[in-house]
Parts: sequence; structure tokens; C-alpha cells
Amino acid sequence: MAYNFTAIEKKWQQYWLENKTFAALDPADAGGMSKAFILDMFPYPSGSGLHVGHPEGYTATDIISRHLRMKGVNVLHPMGWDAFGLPAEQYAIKTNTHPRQSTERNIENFRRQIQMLGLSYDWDREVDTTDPEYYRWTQWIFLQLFNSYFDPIDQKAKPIKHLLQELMNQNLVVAPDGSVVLNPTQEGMESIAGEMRIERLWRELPPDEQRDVLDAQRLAYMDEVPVNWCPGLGTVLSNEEVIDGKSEVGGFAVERRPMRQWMLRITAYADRLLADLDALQWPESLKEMQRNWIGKSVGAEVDFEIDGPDDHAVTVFTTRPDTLYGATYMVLAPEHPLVEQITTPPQREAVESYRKTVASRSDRERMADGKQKTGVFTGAHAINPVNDEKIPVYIADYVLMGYGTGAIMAVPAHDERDFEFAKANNLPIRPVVKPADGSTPPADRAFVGEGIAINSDLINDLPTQQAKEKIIAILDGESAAHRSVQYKLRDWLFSRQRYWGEPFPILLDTEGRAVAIDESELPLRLPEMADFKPTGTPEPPLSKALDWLTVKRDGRTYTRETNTMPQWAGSCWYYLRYIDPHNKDRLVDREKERYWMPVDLYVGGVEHAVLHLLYARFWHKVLFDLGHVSSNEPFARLVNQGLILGQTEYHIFQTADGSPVSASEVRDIGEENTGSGIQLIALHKTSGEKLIGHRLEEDEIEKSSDGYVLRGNPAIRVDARSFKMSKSRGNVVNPDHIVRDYGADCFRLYEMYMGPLEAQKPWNTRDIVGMARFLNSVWRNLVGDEESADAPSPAGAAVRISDGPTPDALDRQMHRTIKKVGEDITTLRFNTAIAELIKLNNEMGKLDDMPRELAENFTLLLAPFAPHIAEEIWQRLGHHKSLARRPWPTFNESKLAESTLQLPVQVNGKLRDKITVPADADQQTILAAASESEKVKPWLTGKTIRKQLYVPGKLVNFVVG
RNA sequence: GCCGAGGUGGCGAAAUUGGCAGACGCGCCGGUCUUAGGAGCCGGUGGAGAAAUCCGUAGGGGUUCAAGUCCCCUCCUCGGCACCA
Repeated sequence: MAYNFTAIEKKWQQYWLENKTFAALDPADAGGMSKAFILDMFPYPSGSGLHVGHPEGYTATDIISRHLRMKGVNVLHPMGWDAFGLPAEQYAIKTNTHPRQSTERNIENFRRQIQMLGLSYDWDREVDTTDPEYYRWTQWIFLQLFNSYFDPIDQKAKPIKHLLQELMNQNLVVAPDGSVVLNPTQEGMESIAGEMRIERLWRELPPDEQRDVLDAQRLAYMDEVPVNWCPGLGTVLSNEEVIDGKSEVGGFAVERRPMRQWMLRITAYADRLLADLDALQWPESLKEMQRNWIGKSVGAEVDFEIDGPDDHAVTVFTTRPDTLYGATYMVLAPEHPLVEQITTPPQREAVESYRKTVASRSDRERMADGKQKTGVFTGAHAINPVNDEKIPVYIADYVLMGYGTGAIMAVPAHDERDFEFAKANNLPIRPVVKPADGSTPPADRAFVGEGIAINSDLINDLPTQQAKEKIIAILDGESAAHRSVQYKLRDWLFSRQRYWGEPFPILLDTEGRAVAIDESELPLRLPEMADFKPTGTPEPPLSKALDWLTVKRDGRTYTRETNTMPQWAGSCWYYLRYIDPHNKDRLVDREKERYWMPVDLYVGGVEHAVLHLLYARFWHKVLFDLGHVSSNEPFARLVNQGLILGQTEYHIFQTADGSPVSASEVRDIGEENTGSGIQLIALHKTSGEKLIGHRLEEDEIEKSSDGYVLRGNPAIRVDARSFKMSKSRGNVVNPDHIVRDYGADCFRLYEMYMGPLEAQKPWNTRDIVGMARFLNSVWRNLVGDEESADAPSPAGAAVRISDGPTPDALDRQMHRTIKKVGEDITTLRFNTAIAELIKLNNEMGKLDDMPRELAENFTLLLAPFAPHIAEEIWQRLGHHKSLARRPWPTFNESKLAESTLQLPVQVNGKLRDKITVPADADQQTILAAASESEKVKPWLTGKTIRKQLYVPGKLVNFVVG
């Protein structure tokens, strides 16, 4: 009979909650215990509830946490809700409820679902990003950003007051473009006689300009920038939230338009965000994604004079200054400000019309064109500083205003894009680098590799690296070039035109300049609004909260900032709040922060690689610079759990007239959303005809030598694959149903047994029964065959426990299992740990009565994986308290090995027999026994034994010839 | 195109430093118990072959007494980036 998991699981979940079994100790109470901060990426509580992907990571960290507690570690394992933001708000609008109501309801549901899994969270530390007591600190951190600037010399954030001081005491001055620079006269670089000082001293600036200069230096600043406006969502999005020109949430179209928005100066941290990745224990692929996103390129900026009476010059950025002699033309981004001034009258019309065309095209259209390079001649010529050659200046949309200087020198011989443009416009292609190995590069494309400089006068015969150095040095001497580093990373667009987010703690004066509200006024609460829907224009919904909007202060009138913060704000620092969730005075107590940080293990999905994880690292570094936290990086070790896919599906492809096409004749398989659902589509490999996929049942297919084929028609290969779970595909598995049918312990075991945590793997409900059988067998072996756990049996009464010794072989297996399970938990290999427990249980089932030591150790080993049944058995073994902090079993080194060895015997590397020898037999004995084996002998007779190998404990191999 | 990860039975997957390929689970086959089994228990299960034996870790080559594991080439799948100069 199956054990009653429903009753047992409810009983222990209640026990854990009531007894606060998993409360983490504050450092003052922890004594000499070591600590572990085990963190899950907290979910946003969507309306559709938990999904089987969530519990995968949660169960993994739960096993780790339970194991560590049993090892005497003080474990901080919290859970909370990332409840602001678009998904929650979209759901609220769709269901026509106030986001607060739907958020509360969704949180209730998520909490219920998470608690039904028996996860060992310290629920007294639950955080909710939409709680004013939480977001007051999100706003507080924003004020820190607003009141700080980045000091480029020390490479760190400092209070803006410090900058003001440096300006007032004239260490710093204001450059003509409004930027702040070192005072040249303070640097010992007295200005040359007769040359006018172009920088201005702070006191020379009018008050309004002083404010503008200071505001432009803040880590949180307002700027008019081209943003990703998403009409479908009624808000702007950050670069990180736009995938292939569409919004990550909802997949709506995104257009570029200039808007005045809050920006966070993450670019100042680009170098540190990049450099500090190296020391982190994160998956290499994820670090690589962050590196790519930051996109550091080292090169040079080179000035090209424009030929003509005016004094124009264009600065280009290049990573290959060694190819300067190969520059045969120049390209400016169509939006480049100099285009206007250098275009010659005859070309004006063509240039204007091209600029218009470009402006009207979306990024998506530009991308769709792929390699088709377009552009027009401006009529102007630039002078190459290395050889005074005049080269034509073009504008083309393959050069982006947002990267580098918005202008390039084009070297078609050594750059693919320049090559294509040159081909299309009949421009000269001049090779200036030859391959170092003497080979001839193909003529039909650019040679982009490094090599040896040729046709390059001053740098001829130099290898690429040296050529770069030398040419920069020469041009630097003439003030025509300097070393330069560029990043792909852009500043973080931080405004959203939505209701459900943190309000900015900012007032705007009549000129639109920002004034921070005082810390004592935090939290600035979201106004209650009946109509919180987007306005459909860039005007945020908060602009409709008229009695909230206007503030009078010191006789002046201010307007509140009506944008709200993006979803990522609350999740940038939530891990810190768990440490000290109820602190009214600080975001986190200093001593507690020092004790718990950094996070020892952080588990979550890879989808946050360049969003949450980059943003959170940035905020953490700012807080670190300003002295609010003690660690430079928040997450020491990070693991991505693999996606759980839906059950494997089989499809047959058909042409429009219904005839089947073998999957081997098909290319470009993709998905298409027809109104009625998602359909698999593909193209015919040879004809290019569009094919439609049709779902097949398992009894319609059969396995052939290579892959699945249509039953009865083996010529037709069938496509077999697993898809991401999604509502529109209808392959979502609801954890509620699995827990109802099999119990939480079984569900947890199945999720961990599917495969390695980090691998992507298909769900298969049919496989769950294996774990159910295992748990039932454990129950039978340790408790007995009674009907159920309903009747409160006296502790110990039903258990078939003996005080006799464990049989030797089983005792040894137990010690090996203790070792293996402990190691596997530490290395996150839960699947093999469970396999080991199953093996031990299978052996235990053969016993007539159960030795107590074995029973207890097994129960403790099982506990992190299946905690409810383990607690119940533990109690029935006669214990009165939870096993949550019982010592983890230890193994005895001397018990790990068997007393006899079974050794394979090979002849010329092929297995011929296995012999059994005492574990302590010496080499001579073993080789003798091996050569005596009846199965081995025939392979040796008549041959000379050239070599006898014995790998201790592993195998014997005779090499004969 | 570039970067990263991967390819092992019918399926999910195991396999320290190169050392018995396929642990463990599902499924399947046979047996047993049963009024019954979608429960339990016992046994079998990579392929071919009556057997001896041979063949097997995407494909091809190499190193080695010995290769899933190391080296070279090719193919395929998944993920990320994608005019970033």
C-alpha cells in the first residue's frame, strides 16, 4: 500500500512553520558556526502561478541548504517576490484588477505553491518589492546614485559634494562642452604664453549653468536620448529588454524616438564590471555573455581633416590603426552632426533624401536588409593623416551614430562591411596586410586576420600588434590620434511610463531641473489611482494623479517625476534586504551585511544574464564605493539551472496538398503562431516549398536504424523534439497536479533525478512513477506495510527495527553511500546522489529486519531530497525532534573498500574474463591468477607475452604478439 | 557570420587522473501473487548471432598496452550575439 503522502506532507510543513525550524541566526547568536547564504532568484508572481521550471532551482538550493544545516552551518535561505513590473501589470490590465490586488492574490498563490513543496525558507525574512517599507530603500539607493558621481582617476563613485568641493577649490574646471576636467594650471602644465585658457573656473559660471554641470555628472541623470519606445506596452524599454527589435515582454514592435529620460551611468563601471568577472565562480558561458554585452574594444581615435576652406575635422574610431594606409574612403553615420556642414551643394539633395529614408526605417527593417549596404557620397574629401591622401566621405547606415565616434575610416581590404560597400560603390580596395604564413588571401572577401603590414610606408614589415603601436605613437606626436577604448554597453535607461513601479523620489522645478526629496520623506508612496492604465502616449499614468502631482515648497511650485522605475530596480538589491528585512533605520545593518555577504550560491535561469545580473552587480559596486556594503561583488558562485522543456513531440511535415515529406528533406524548421495555436513550419530542402508540421501520437511512429519514422512508411522520417513550455502550445505542466497525484517529495525527487541541474531536459510525466515506487519501497522497508500514516501510531511501534549489526557488505555499501551522497550534493549532482540512495534502498529491501544504524543513517541521507517522508520516518524511529539539525552521517574510510576485488582481465586491451581476488593480493599473485583463468588461457597459448600490465585495483592487461 | 555548450540503448541519463561503456530510473519481455491489476515481488533487457564470438559512445583519421574521455578534420543540435568599426 502506498504511504499517505498528503497527510504526512501537510503535517511536517505545519510543524516547520510553527517551530521556525529554518530560521537563520543573526551573527550575534551564531557563535562559531560558519555561514552560508544560499539564494534563489526570486520570482515575479505572475497570474499563471508556479511552473515546473521554478521548483527545479528551488529544490536544488533547498537540498544544499538542508544538507548544510545538518552539517552545523548557519544557513540563510530566503524567498521573496519581485512583484513590480510589466508582467504583473500587464496581467492586472488584462484581468481589469488593480495591480495591488492582483499582486497580492498572486503572491498568496505563489507562497501556497512554494510552501507545498516543503522548501526550507526562513519565512520571517520574506521580502516584497512592492511593499513601501521595501521600496523606500530602493528609492534611497536611487538617491545615492543621484547624489554621486564617478571619479575617473580613482575609478569609483564618490558623493557629488566631493565633486563640488573640487570645483570650488579649482582642482577641477569646466571644459567648453560642459564636462569637468582637471585644472591644467594645477597639473604643472602652465598654459603656454599667449594661448587662451578655454576652461572656466566654477565661480565663473552662472548658477543655472553650475547646476547643469553638476547634474550632468551624477550617476543618475536626465538626458534627451533616442530610446526604445514600445507603443504596445506604452513604455520605453532598456536595450537589454529588446530582443531582435521587439520587446522581450510580449514581443511588441519597438521604435527609436528621442525622449528625455532618467539614465544610470552604468558605462562608468564597464571596465570594473568586465575585469571583476574573472574572479567569479560563474558559468563561463554566462560570463562570456556579459563580456560580449559590455563589448570592450581597444583601438585609437584618429582625426581626419576635411579638405576645404573650413576647419572641419572628423574623428574616427578604429581597432586597426595598422590599416590606416588601406583607408580608401570614409563613412559617417547618417545622423552625424558634421554631415550638414561638409556636404557639397551638388550632393545636398541626395544626402538629404538618404537621411530621410534612413530615419523612416525601423531597426528591424534595417536588420532585415542584412548585407545590402547602401549609402551616398557627400561630395567632401578627408585627408588621411598618414599620407595626406584625399579620400571621399560617404554616409551609410551601416555606421551607427551610437558607437565609437559615429564615423569610420573604411578599409575594404580588411573589413567585411567596408569590402561589401566598396564593391557596391566601385571604390578602390588596397591591401595593406598580408598573412604572416605567406599564403594568399582569397580575393572575393576581406582578409580580416592579423599579419604583416605592406604598402604602409612608415610601418612596412611590422606585425599587426607592433604596427598598431608604432602608428599610434607617430600620430600621437602630431596630435592626430590617441589610444581609445570603446564599449558596446550603453547607459541604463531607467524610466518607464507605467504605473506599477517605484516612484522616483524627485521633484522637477519649473525649468525641468531635478531636485531630490529628503530621505526623511521616504517612502514616496504610489498614489492610489482608479485609472492606472497607460495613456497610450509617452505621458506616464502618474500624470493623471493630479492631487499627488504638484508640490509647493519654500514658496516654489514643483511637479513630481511621473515616470516610475523599471522592474529591475527592486531586484537589484533584494538579496541585501533578506539579511536584515525589518531594519527601519538602514537598508541593512553593517555587521550583519559583513557576516552574510557575499552570496555563497545563487541559482537561477540564464535569461537574466545581461539584465538582472549586470544591473545588480552595478548597484552593488556603487553601494560598495559609497561604503554601504563590504563586498565588491554580490554573487560569489552562480549556477544556471537548465530549462525544463515540455514532453517530447513528434511531427510529420506535409506539403500544401497533404503529401508527407521526410524530415531529412526539410530545412529551417521554425514555429508560426496561427490564431488557433502554434504550428511547426519548415521549408523543403530542394524545392523551398513551405511545409506544415502535424503532430503525431506515439503509436503512429516507430524507431528505425536512424531516428523515428512513420509507422508503415519507413521512408518518411519523423521530427522529434521538445519545446519550451508555453500556454499557447498547451504543454505546460502544473506543479499542483503533480503534488496532488504523487506528493511533494516525489515531485522533488523527480525534478532532481531528470538529469544534471544545469542541463536542459524534457519533462516526462510517465517517468515520475519510478520515484513514487522508490519512496513507497523506503516506507515499506523502514515503516512496514501498514495501510497509511493516518492513525497516530506510537513512535517506533510499527517499525521493523533490530539492534543487531549490519551485515558486512551492506555496512560497506552504507559508508560508500554516505560519502557519495555528501560529495554529490556539494557538487550539485543530485541525480547521481539519488541513484545511490535507490541502490542502497534496493539492498535494504532484501533484509529480514532492519539494523537501527542503517535505518537512521539512510533516513538522514534521504532527508534533504525528500524531507517530509524522512521526518515522518525519523519520528517513527523514536525521535521527538525534527532531523533538520541532526548531524549528517559520517563515513569510515576503512569501510569504503570491498574485501575482495573483481578485476577485469584483458588481452591486447580486449576484455576476456573477470577474476575475483582478495583486496590485499599483491601484483604477482594477481597476474598469476589472471593468466591461469580458463577464459584467458586460449588467448595466450602460442603467443609471447610482451608486457603484463596491472593497474592497481583497476584491471589486468596482457599484451601478446 | 562570430562566441559558447553539447551529440552515449526504445527514453531520461551514468562513467575520479585515459582503465570492465550503459550505473540508477522509465519503458519493454518473462515469471509470481491476485477475483482483478495502471499495486507489489523475482528475473531479463545496447545490436547481430544457435553459440564461440563480433560490432558498438555523431562521422573520419591519429596517439596509446588501453580512448566516450587526449589530438586533428568533418557533420549535426541547442543557446547567445549579430552591421559594434
